[in-house]
Amino acid sequence: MAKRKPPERANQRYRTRKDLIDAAGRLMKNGHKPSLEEVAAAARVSRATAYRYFPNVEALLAEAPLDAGAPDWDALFAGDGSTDPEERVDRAEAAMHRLVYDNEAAIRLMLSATLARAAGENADETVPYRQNRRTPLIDAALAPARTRFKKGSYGRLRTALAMIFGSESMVVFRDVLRLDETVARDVKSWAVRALVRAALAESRAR
Amino acid sequence: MAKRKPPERANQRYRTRKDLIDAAGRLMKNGHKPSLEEVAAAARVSRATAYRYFPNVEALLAEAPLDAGAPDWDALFAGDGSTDPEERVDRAEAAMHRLVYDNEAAIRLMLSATLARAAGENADETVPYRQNRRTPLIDAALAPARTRFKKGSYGRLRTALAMIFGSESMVVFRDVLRLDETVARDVKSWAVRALVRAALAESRAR
DNA sequence: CTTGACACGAGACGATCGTCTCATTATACG
DNA sequence: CGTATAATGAGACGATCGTCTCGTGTCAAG
Repeated sequence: MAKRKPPERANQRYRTRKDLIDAAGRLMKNGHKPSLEEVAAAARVSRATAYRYFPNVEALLAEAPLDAGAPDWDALFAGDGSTDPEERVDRAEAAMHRLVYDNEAAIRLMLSATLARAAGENADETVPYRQNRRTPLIDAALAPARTRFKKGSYGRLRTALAMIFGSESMVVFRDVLRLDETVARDVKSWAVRALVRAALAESRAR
Repeated sequence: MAKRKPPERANQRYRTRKDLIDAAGRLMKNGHKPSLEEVAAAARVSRATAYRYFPNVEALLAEAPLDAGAPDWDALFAGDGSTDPEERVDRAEAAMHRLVYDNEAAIRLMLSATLARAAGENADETVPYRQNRRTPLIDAALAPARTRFKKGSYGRLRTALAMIFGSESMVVFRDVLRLDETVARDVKSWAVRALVRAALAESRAR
């Protein structure tokens, strides 16, 4: 008789799960929404097994583009010792901007999948698990000037910047405003700089 | 023999289309994603007819919550003669905030539907038709102080505000940051005020 | 090596999707 | 009031979804 506490075949499970996510990410590159059967076939796995790891297609597609482009933000600020928060935040936004627009198709699918999960499955209170990459990036950009902000100002600033960073603003520019990518970048650059200045000013003031 | 140029039975077509959209909006209120058959039944229409008006379920769900809550923004600024843009923009954002969070379930479904359409159907270049209600509202809020902005500043400001108004920022607060609705409102209030001030300042300056 | 637990494959099942054809109803012109 | 035509209804079709069961392969403890 066997006697083990830890999840039984962790490596095997980890690999098949990873294979599925990788396959999904590969198939989503061109913007085409793959069927679960396609993903399973690409991962050399049966359809039933895919459903053993993900409750539905959306949950699978939702995790795919997360592993895709995950650059190390440290490299962004490595070479130069600028401590001007306005400059650093703007550069961070530019990097996130590129990442989002380069993977636009896959990101749209991921967004759609998580939104559907949350709205349709309101029975279970499971909020869709979205990975949060923007907050660490924002914190890294603001780190050198952290002491120049009052506590409350810093909290509001990093939250407000999170609205502008990331993929959701891309949806606004593309689908609602129908504005060019370069216009989007310009406006976001102006906005993040204005917000950083505002937070600095109110921290200096009173 | 008949001889008519205009689209043949405009009234009939208009009513069935409206019935479908209304039925969809009604069924989406509780956050459950209705099947096309459910919507068709609720609209007292056959499934085939529903597909004659909308290419797929997503296109139908995408238009549903748009007609739902469509208050007249004029009433917002009617009673008082304040011309302070900061104050008016903040009040406009509060109204939009209420609208979005009151119809959260339906709006999430609409967002998911339009995003899926755009990503999956990249073959046809049809960008998903999202109605734009926020820009008119922003313009109305800024109208009394329009002359105080330089041309370029005004354009950037109204675009930046469009990122914060509307439903996409709700997604950021809920799914990514997992922040309360009241926190969201506070941060957005701070951000829109800061942006208005920044646009005013740079318009005064040079 | 043996053996039991576990991961996987194969496939059936009903539900929904999107497309199609054909029959029926309703509209509006003459 | 007829009648041509447009709008609708009814239903079949294959594809995909999500769930289920049953059988096979495989890992690892003893």
